[in-house]
Amino acid sequence: MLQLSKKVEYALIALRHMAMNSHGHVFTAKEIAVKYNISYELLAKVLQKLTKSGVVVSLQGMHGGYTLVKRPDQVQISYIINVIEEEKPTIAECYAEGGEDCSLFDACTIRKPLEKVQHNLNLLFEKTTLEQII
Amino acid sequence: MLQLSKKVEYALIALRHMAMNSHGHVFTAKEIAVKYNISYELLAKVLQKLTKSGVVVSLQGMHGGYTLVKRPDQVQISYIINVIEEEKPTIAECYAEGGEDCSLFDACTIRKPLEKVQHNLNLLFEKTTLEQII
DNA sequence: ATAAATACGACTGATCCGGTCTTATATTAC
DNA sequence: GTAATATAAGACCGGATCAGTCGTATTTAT
Repeated sequence: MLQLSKKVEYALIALRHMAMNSHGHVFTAKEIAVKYNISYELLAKVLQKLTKSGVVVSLQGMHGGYTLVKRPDQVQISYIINVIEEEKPTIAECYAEGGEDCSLFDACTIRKPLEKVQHNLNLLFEKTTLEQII
Repeated sequence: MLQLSKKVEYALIALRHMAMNSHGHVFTAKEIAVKYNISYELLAKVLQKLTKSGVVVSLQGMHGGYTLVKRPDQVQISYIINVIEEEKPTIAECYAEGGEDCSLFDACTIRKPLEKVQHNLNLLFEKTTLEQII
């Protein structure tokens, strides 16, 4: 209930791992997976998404891997979630992309008042950056 | 992602409905279900949980139904979630009951720092009461 | 050429969740 | 005392989601 997905957790763990160590260092998906006892394949996919979104940069081939290229204080948790889930974190369908087709939409009486809660949740995830979890 | 369940939404809609109208009035599950286009059986189960937890009182038999018996400003959203889901709203397994057996638990490096986010989420749902959604 | 790494899509098994159905019980109206 | 109307509660089902796996292609250093 209300929980972040494993993928997001793995992203945060991996990014934290990179942020902890010297900038410019290259980490392989495998070494991170082993270190934290995580499914290698799943972590790899997560890192690929982070690559596409520009949070890390990947080097292919032997001696390849991933490097963090953003300052930890510039990486918001909300952004990570957005990248991995491909949608914003919302407390109800109606606040998401295309939320108008929630079955309740027309009769819904709590959408307006809960907007404030959604807004505060947004703020919470926006103000929390990678730096805070180092 | 991070969304409240339909059951919680239905609870909030129903409770709001009751809170809007005069105190002491008895509402049937059916009339609420019809009014908001909600599955009657599901709503009924939700109301039964709210009855067990003392938020509403039920009257069985003909002319029966449910009555709100708590002041709207005394009913926290966090409490409703807790009652309906039978667990606290958490952003990760480790913050829930028996969270120690998350597969990541020992190697997890983000539990401690994310505690603050979890705490803020708790505050958010605690400070939001039924009154705010009327 | 080979080894080691990322890239990416397809597949699977388990779990969860919204919704339904059925039966029992309580209360009122007649 | 029977019928009608309500709550109470448990079992069941189908679809969706998700964590995790597998297979294959591609890139690059040695």
